[in-house]
Formats: sequence, structure tokens, C-alpha cells
Amino acid sequence: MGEDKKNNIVEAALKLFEEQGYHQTKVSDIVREAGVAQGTFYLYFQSKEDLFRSIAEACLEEISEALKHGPHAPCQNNEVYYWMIQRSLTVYYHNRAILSIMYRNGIASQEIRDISQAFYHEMMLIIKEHLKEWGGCPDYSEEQLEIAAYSKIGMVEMVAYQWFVVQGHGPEYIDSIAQVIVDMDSMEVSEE
Amino acid sequence: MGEDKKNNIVEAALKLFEEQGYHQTKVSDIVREAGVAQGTFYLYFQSKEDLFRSIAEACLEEISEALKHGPHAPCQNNEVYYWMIQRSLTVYYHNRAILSIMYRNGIASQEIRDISQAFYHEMMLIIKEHLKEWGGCPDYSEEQLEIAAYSKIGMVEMVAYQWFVVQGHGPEYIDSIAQVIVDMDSMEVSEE
Amino acid sequence: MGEDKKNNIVEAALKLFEEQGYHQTKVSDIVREAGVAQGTFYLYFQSKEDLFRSIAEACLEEISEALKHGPHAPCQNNEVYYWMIQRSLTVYYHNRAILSIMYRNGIASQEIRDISQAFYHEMMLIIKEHLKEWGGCPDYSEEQLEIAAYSKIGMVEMVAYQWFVVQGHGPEYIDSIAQVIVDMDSMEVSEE
Amino acid sequence: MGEDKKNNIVEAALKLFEEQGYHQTKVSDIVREAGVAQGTFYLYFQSKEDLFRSIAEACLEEISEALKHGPHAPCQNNEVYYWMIQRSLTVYYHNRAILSIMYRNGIASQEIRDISQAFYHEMMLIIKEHLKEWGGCPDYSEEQLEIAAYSKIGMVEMVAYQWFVVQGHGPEYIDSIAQVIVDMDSMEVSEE
DNA sequence: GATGAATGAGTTTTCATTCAT
DNA sequence: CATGAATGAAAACTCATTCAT
Repeated sequence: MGEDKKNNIVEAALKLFEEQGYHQTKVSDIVREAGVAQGTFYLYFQSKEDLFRSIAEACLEEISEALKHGPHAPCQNNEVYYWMIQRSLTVYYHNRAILSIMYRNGIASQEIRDISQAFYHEMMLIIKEHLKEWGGCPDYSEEQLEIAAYSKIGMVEMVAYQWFVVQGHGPEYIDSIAQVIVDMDSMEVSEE
Repeated sequence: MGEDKKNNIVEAALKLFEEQGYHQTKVSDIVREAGVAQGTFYLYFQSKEDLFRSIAEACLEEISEALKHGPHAPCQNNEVYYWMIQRSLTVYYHNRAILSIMYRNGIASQEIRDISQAFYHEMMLIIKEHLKEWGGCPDYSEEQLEIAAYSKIGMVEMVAYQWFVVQGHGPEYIDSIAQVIVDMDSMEVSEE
Repeated sequence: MGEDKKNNIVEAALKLFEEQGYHQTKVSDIVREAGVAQGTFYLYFQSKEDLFRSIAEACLEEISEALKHGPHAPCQNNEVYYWMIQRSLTVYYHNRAILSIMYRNGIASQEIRDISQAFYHEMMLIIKEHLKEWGGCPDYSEEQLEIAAYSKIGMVEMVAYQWFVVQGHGPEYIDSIAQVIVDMDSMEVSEE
Repeated sequence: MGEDKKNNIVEAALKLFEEQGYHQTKVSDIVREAGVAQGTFYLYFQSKEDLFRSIAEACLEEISEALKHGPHAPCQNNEVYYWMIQRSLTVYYHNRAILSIMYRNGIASQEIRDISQAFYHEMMLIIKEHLKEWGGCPDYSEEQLEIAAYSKIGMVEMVAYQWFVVQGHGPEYIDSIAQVIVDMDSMEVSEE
């Protein structure tokens, strides 16, 4: 019962944050959309920022959880790479609402900044491990591996944002995008 | 004289937006930092958002301007690629303040969103042209080229943000980061 | 059972009103401290103010009750005076919690103001009677007796508040305080 | 100009606090009464409590200032005593608004409590000095002098509150009240 | 009797913007 | 051009009280 109302609030907030942005969305908008009273909001969240933090945390955790687990069957070479890209895109596609919110609303506060930063750091560590396991960069220093990892994250995030959020394409693009990203890398070298 | 004050306001705003974010920075903070009166602000800018838009526009233009022009000497293969990455990193390094502001403050309004989107679109077109000239992807469709271009942008932006803004490293990293990004791509293929 | 809960509520309220004041204490604080549900409060009290009124009334009644009855053995001169002071101090000591609350929380509402005023009026009448019986002021008008009575009340209240509440001293001070007050009056005259 | 508005706010607040009490008076009431905009209030005071503190501080300081200075001509015996009582009553009469506010509104916060306590302590020290100079209580310990001082304060405060605030009498009562208080003390002794 | 989730009217507070000087 | 006191609409948040279970 209580969880129902809390859920309504979260759903309403997600919808409105995505549509109009965090700062443009008033608590009164959220409760109207959720069909609850003003006070009910503060029964479940300490403040508007607390709600945003809670949403951000949950979604970022979902993303990192999804990327944490490697491919089911062992695979080699850039199959891992392909898997990683494809998997990331899928996760981003399903979380395109929050991705949009994080991208478009930036850092609402110091606390959100820390959460966001911790998320990227964790993502980077996961990717770095994948890169090591995969063995594609044998003589890279830790620092170089980190640069490589961050670049992968940025790549996927930007393309996902442009394709799924800005242009509004559906999941049918996931495979072809992944293919382009992986092929592109190969091609660059086949040039040499 | 007047331009002096306008400049002071812009400098103060850049500093404060970077330190505390757009929404957290009050006009009264900006004018105090700039050493001008409250009303003076509105002699030079129509609104707080107008100031942000003006700053964003100028900086994004500077970035796109810097990337618009190809390498001075003709070069081949992934030399162009290396040049592009290195050039982007340099530009991002010098504009790390605004990069940080755009990253951390997201889309302050519909108008800013449009400016930001237009910027990414223009960037994408520039990169796409570079990719075509370079000839690295002969049989790519326009769409595939766009995906490739966006992925480059995301890659550079994320690494630059993490290295220059979050970790605070200096320009001495530009070359080694560029090297990692380019090499990494090569390596991926040398694996096959 | 029911009375148990009511008692818990009263005890909790007394504690919290004393610690943090009436206006700073929320009904939710009281019920949490009392270990009952929010709704239970309204089974026993019509409102938060009703609770305060109930507490204030009970305590003020206790105080006036204690002062109503003269000394057990007939006594003369300022023995009555000493008895009165000492008795008042004792009563105030035992009701220092409510004294503190009344002092520190002032008049929560028109109704409380009336109760408080009625209390002081009643006290004044009691003291006035004591003064008359004692015969210390033979040719005083009613008005002059009232002034004298109020001054006694203020004297005891202030000293009790400062000694028992602010400085936290114990009942062992009652006698010496009474002595000072009575002696002081005498001394003033012995000067002449 | 600016001070004009600030003054209006203070006047309005004094009036309303006295009429309806601190907690019953809304900032919106104050600004309406003062004829200024809502925001103007926060130009001069950080919060409603800040205003109350500011008023309380100023008035308590005025009272203690008025009592600090002894009688102009040297005088002996209980002439000093009479002077002190009369002077206190006069001061209390002129500050009956704030006296009423402090009495009726109690301690709005921890900070106000501290201010109030500091005021009583200072008053007590002043009275104690007067008592010493006067020499009426030669062999009193410091502690006994403090009890005596607090009892004087309570006496005057209560009578002033009852006469000037509750019953609304005018300054013509000051002398007769002072007379009663001083005479009463004498009489008590003349009885023995 | 007892519960505690839900309410919503009511308050404080903020801050971009204006305009008389 | 420059000022800065004044504005007031708009927002977040509070909490005593209710009522269905």
C-alpha cells in the first residue's frame, strides 16, 4: 500500500525529470502526477534531492550490476569486446530514461556528483578487469588501462544517448551500433 | 570600462559555475565576485540563463572552431586519427572549465539543450568529414559514419573530463592519452 | 491499559517540553517517546494544545493546593511568612519541571494565557489572605495587599527558577533560601 | 531610507508580538503591518527568530543599561532600596511591551534562552553590587547576595507584569507600588 | 481501543529581476 | 552607465490531525 504510493512518486518523477528536467520539475508537479498529497512525498523522501539521489543510485547500480558479469560462454579476442559493447548498449537502452536524466540534468549537488563519480570509477574498474582478462593490451600500465576503460565508457554513453534518447531509435539498433564500433576499430588497423 | 565589467561578470560566473554549479550559483554571488552592483548584471545580460547561454555558445564555438581545421601538413592513415584525438584533447584541456560546467550542470533549459545538441551535431559532422577524407571506412553508410563519429566524441570527452577535470592532471598527459586511444584500437586488431 | 498509554504520553510530553520547549516538540516526537501510535494521541487529547493545557492545569492546581492550607500549628509574626516562603519553595522544587515549562514556553495560546492568569490570580488571593490573617499590614488597602502578594509570588518564582532549574540545585537549599529572603527583609529595616 | 523599512518591520513586529504572541505572528503578518514586501523582511533579518532575538537583545540591553547607573545624589539606608525599586518599575513600565513579549512568549529557541539567561545574570550582578554598596547585608555570602538579588528581580518583574501589562495601569502607580514594596519590608520587621 | 499512512493547508524562505536615483 | 534597495511570485517543506483498517 505504502510502497504503492512511493512507487507512484518514483514513476512520476522519472517521467517528469525526463520530460522537463530536474530543476524544472516541482515537487508539486510530481505529487500531482503521482496522485498523492504534497505531504506524502515527504513521507518517503527527505527532499527533492533525496529522491533524485535515490533514483540515480538505484539506476546506476542497476547498470553496473548488469555490466559486472562477463559473457556466459568463454570467448576470445574481440568477441569479449563485442559482447561488452553490445551488453552496455542494451543496458543503456533499457535505462535510457535515467541516462537521459543524468545527462541532461547534470549534477544537482555535491552529493550527486560524488555518486556519479563513484559510478564512473566503478564502471572503469569493471571494464579494466575485462580488458585484462581479455589480454588485448598485454603491456599496458594500470594508467593506460584506465584511459582505455574510460574511453570505452564515453564512447558507448555518447552513442547510446544520441541514438536512443535524442533520435529516439529502438533496440533494433543495438547490434548494428556494436558492429560499427568494433569494426571501426578493426578497420583502422587494417588500413595500416 | 563597460566591457571590463562585462568581462568581470563572465569570469566570475565561469569560476562560480565551475565551483558550485549553475543552479547553485546566485546572481548575487556572481556580482559580488565580479565586484559590480546587482543591477549592472542586467545591463549586459538579459537574464542568468542568457549569461549561461552566452558562455556555453562561446565555448562550444571555440571548441568546434578548433576542430574544424584539418592537420596542417597532409598525412595518412591513422596519423589523421592521432592528430584528431590529440587536437581534441588539447582543445578540451584548454576549455576544461566550460567542459566541466557543461558536464556538471547539464541542460539548464530547453534553449541550452538545443544549443548543446546543435554543438554535438556539428561536432559529429566535422568528425564525419574527417573520417571520409581519411578514407578509413570506405563502405560505411552515412548512419554508420555518424555512429563512429559520435563514439569518437564520447571517448575524448569522457577521458578528458576524467583526466583533466576530475583528476586534475595537466596538459603533459595529452600525448600519452592520445597514444593510448590510438594504440588501443590498433592492438584490438593485432589480436585477431 | 488505556490509562497506561495516556500516562506514557503525559510523561513523554513533560520530558520533551522541558528539554526542547512546547513549540519545538512535535506530536510525533511525543508518541515516539511514549511508544504509542500517532492516532492514539487523539484518543486521549483533543489536540496538542489540549495536552499542554491539561498538564498546566494539573500542575498549577497542585501548586495552589499546596499553598492553600496554612501552617499546621498557629504561629505568629513572620513565622507565617517564613513558613509561606519555605512551603512555596518546596512546592516549586517538586514542580520544577512544569515551572520550567511554564517559564520557558510562555503562553502557547489565548486559552493557556487565561489559565496561567487565573492561576496567578488565585495564588495572589491565597497570599493576600495569609497576609491579612498574619496581620502584618493592618492599614493596607486591598490594592496594596495585592501588590504585596504578587511581589511575594514573583520573588519565590524567580529564585526557585534560578536555583532549581537553571543552576540545578537540590532541595537542601530550600531552607537557606527561605532564610535569606526573610532575613533580608528584616535586615533592611534593622538598618533604619 | 533602508533603515526606515527596517524600523517599520521592528515596530510592526513589536506590536504584533505583543498582541498575538510570537508563534501566532506570521512573517506575512509583520510585512503586511509594516507595509513592505515579503522579501524585504529577509533583507534585514535572517529569519523570524533572528528578528525576535534582535528585539529581545536590544530591549534587555536597554533595561540593564537603565538599571546600571546608581542614584544621582548619594543617599543612605533604604533610600537606595526605594530608588532601585522605583527605577526598575519605571524601566519596566517603559519597556512593558517587550516585558510582555518575553513573559508571554517564553523561550523561542535555545539561543533566546541563553540571551534571556545572560540578561538575568547581568541584572543579578548589578543588583548584587547595589546591595553591597548599600551595606544593608554586611555578613552575607556571595551566594546569599545572589539569592537576595534574584528575589528583587522577580518581585519587580511580577508586579510590573501584573500591574502594567495584565491590568493595564499607567505610570502613576509606580510610586505607590514602590512604596508598598519598601514599606512592606519595613512593616514586617516593625512587627517583631 | 489502537494503529500509522495519508493528508493539505499553512509557513517560511529564496532569488531573479526591476527601477528610481 | 551604474547602483542596490525593494520586490513578490514561486517553491520547498512542516506537522497537527484524520480515518480506514
